[in-house]
Amino acid sequence: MTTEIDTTGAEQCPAQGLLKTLSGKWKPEIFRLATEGPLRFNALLRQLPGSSRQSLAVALREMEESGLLTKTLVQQKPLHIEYALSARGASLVAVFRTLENLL
Amino acid sequence: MTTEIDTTGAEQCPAQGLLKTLSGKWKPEIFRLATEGPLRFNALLRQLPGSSRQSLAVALREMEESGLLTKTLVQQKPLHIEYALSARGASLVAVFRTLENLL
DNA sequence: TTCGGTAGTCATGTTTTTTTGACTTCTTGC
DNA sequence: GCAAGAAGTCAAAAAAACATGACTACCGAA
Repeated sequence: MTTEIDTTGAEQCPAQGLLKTLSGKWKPEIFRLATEGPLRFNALLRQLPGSSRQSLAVALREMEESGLLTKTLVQQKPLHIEYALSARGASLVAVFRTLENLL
Repeated sequence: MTTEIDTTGAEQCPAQGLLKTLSGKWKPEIFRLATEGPLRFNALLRQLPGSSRQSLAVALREMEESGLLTKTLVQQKPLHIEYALSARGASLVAVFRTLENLL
């Protein structure tokens, strides 16, 4: 591994970045499910047959890092974590609705 | 190869399909370049260092199949093929501009 | 007729992404 | 204390995406 500097990230337009944050086998579906309500890890794993813990963990982490989802520890009965759409994520929903009208 | 039916494409919303048609290493950049004018295969290959004939050929074919680009044989001097934004592709540009304002 | 440019295809190998299965940590209920 | 469910991590294997290099076919100019 030759510590090289990555010059490939010379983004030409902001939309490129967004496409990356929604690229991958499960992210689009995770995003859509998030529009319907908060998500929990194990439930998501069951809702997405064929997926794996690993890829969901990575996808959720990256979507949180990119500001699409928020991760919250819910101080309730079985003490769990909730992934929910952030404000930024919610604003994307509106854009996607526009998209659907266009085709 | 056991001719199985692919049930994984049970698209939940149109945006999913769009994300797929713009997923991959080169499609976003191809799309952006297409907004600046018609594209030609070999020129594109030169404009995208690190890409390959194979992956560009596949990307262009898929983008044409999904209705983002049009493929035209230009009856001129060196008789060549032009890939250009379709009407649908152009309408997407507007959506992406909206997106850029949102972040 | 051979050369250079057009736009690809094909087989192979490498790189990246994803899945699989085992293991971890914390908390609650019994 | 011990099992079960919460949310993961890790290494290894399998699958998918991508690159490389050789090859095809067509056209026009020298």
